Amino acid sequence: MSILDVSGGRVKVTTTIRQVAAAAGVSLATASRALSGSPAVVESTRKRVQQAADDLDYNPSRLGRSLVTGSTGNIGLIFPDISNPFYTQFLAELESVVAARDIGILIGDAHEDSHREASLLRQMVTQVDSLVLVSSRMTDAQITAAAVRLPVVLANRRLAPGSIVPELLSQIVIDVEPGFSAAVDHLYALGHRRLTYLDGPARSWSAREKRASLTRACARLGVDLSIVPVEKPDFESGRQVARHLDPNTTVVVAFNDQVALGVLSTCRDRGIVVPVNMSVVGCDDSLPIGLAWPALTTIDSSSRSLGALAAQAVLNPAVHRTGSVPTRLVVRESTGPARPSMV
Amino acid sequence: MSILDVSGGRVKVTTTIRQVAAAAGVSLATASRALSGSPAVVESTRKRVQQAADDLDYNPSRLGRSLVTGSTGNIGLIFPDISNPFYTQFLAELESVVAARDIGILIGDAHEDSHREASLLRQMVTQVDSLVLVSSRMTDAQITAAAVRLPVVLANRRLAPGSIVPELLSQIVIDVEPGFSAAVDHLYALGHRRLTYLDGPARSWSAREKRASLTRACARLGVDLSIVPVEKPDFESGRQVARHLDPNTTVVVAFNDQVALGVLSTCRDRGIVVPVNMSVVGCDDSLPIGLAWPALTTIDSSSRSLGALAAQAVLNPAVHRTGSVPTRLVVRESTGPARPSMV
DNA sequence: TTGTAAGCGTTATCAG
DNA sequence: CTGATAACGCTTACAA
Repeated sequence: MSILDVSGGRVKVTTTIRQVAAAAGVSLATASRALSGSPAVVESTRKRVQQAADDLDYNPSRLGRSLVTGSTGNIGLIFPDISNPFYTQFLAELESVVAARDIGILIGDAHEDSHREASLLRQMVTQVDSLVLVSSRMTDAQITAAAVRLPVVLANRRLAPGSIVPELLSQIVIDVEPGFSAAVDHLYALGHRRLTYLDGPARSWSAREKRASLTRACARLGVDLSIVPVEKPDFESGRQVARHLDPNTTVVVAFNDQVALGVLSTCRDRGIVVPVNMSVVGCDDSLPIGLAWPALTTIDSSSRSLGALAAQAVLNPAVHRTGSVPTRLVVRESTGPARPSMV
Repeated sequence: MSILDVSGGRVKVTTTIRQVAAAAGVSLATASRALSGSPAVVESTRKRVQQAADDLDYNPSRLGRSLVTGSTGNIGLIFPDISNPFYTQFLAELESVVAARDIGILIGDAHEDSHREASLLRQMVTQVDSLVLVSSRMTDAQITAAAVRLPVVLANRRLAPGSIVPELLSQIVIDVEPGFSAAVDHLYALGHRRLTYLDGPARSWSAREKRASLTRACARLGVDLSIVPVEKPDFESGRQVARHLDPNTTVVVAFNDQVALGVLSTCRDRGIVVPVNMSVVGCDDSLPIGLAWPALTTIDSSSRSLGALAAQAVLNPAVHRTGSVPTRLVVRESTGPARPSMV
């Protein structure tokens, strides 16, 4: 009694619970109960139904189930750029914990565009149980509106304090303050009195946070800070921007490790020796050890940890309303003392 | 007349097409037609319905729609390891083309495990229109079974020629032959007569392909080939394995660029100068230029191109039954002449 | 312990 | 052109 439906040269055989019930000689309801392990079904019939299901290679339709139960077993994940390892690692970590719970993951790449992000959100909202927005570029209002409809975990972004319903969503952030503060201390101790910051995306919350922390730390110690925008926070842009730096630059702090790597690459090309003639500090510690050469001094702000926290928030929205990943400075070989003439 | 459903402190407001219809004073059916742009509805009512939908912020449920139409608007994507840039880039490319068609993407990381892969497949099969299996570790039989149920695009893998229903699925592969052949020619011309290959995952089809191509090319020229297994095709494993190479090794060809980078890193640590004392060849060309130092001679086999082809196969399953991405050797600075004593 | 029937949100088939 | 009504596959009261 299988439904045969020829489409595109393919014979579509989908076993429904109806067929299982028929094969086992029970009603629809009993089949459903038996398969979902309800206690209100005697072992003998339960076996029989299971047998029929196995024989027919029955696979319950998530669609049908979702429609009636109101929960889909999927979560949605939206980030600004899947090519960026920061997000890939976040994703990898999140995946490994939610997949263990048999939860499906719908992903969307907003390409740094808030319109695209909103459109992805619309697409997902009817087929996921909750939504993880990573480094969202949408407005507070848009995010809040989404959070009214379904549980939202906001990662690497925090709503303005005045927001109306902060209780509705979880906010997981990286606390960049200690790391950036320590970085400036470190550079100051090495004798540096001025530094150049290669800034992140204009619309990014975390970019603003990093800039603010750095600005505070520099002000505190009287270090001269110049901020240079970078088109895209990736290796190539870092490489480009490094070519046009003020020739007197001796210290570069980068928005992330990718950009820092780009700077290292340009330095190598130009015979500028790191850390003798130039000190470089990255951020994220997203790179395997040994990839950067010389080894990169960086502000550890693991996106994996962020992913792990976000995963907890997804699984237990009631508890993990807020969380933050601490940062710390990891000193390696890309920072060195200021040359006497520069002090 | 909105359905209010308090759950977890959240007021769940979902507008259904029923409410839109009521608000516009038309029947369910008319509302559906109006919103889906059916010609069989007069402009005046059509406007009215649209207005009501906008007012109520109506967002059609993909679940309900899918159930009745039989198509979900989603595709599923399963690969062995999301941390691997090869797959990330594949994903990025695929995403950018299918997302433009407003198609959702469900991803699954099989963690190199065929059981996990099969389980992901079961989860997805009822909620996607077609499936992309990248570097699948499942058996031909399992893959074929899946292809009977729904359109499958097999990427970076090819079924054994004897397979019963090869017409049922699309197969997109990388043709490694020309690239590896050229690499051996190149090394031979530089005077090398022996080389070491750092092999990929045992269960991987593409790893077997690469090994076979290399073996053929070496046999053709009478080059001595020794094959060394690598635990995982990543930077760290490459770094490890390079530490335990035969000290006489002068040429290393790696399964992918990540492993090759690891080798470069170890060489740097040990003062082995590339390409003077050691020649290194990667595969994939997945790295931004400048990341590797010295610049890596590699076999270009772009995973982005693979993703683009897979995307076409997904969108047009009838036409793109098969496709292959050509490879070629890109000579940079990590390969050099054999030292006279070695010839 | 099992069966009947309602309904999740939508589209599609019929009549009108 | 529009409106009832029947699906789609499933779970879950409510009855038996």
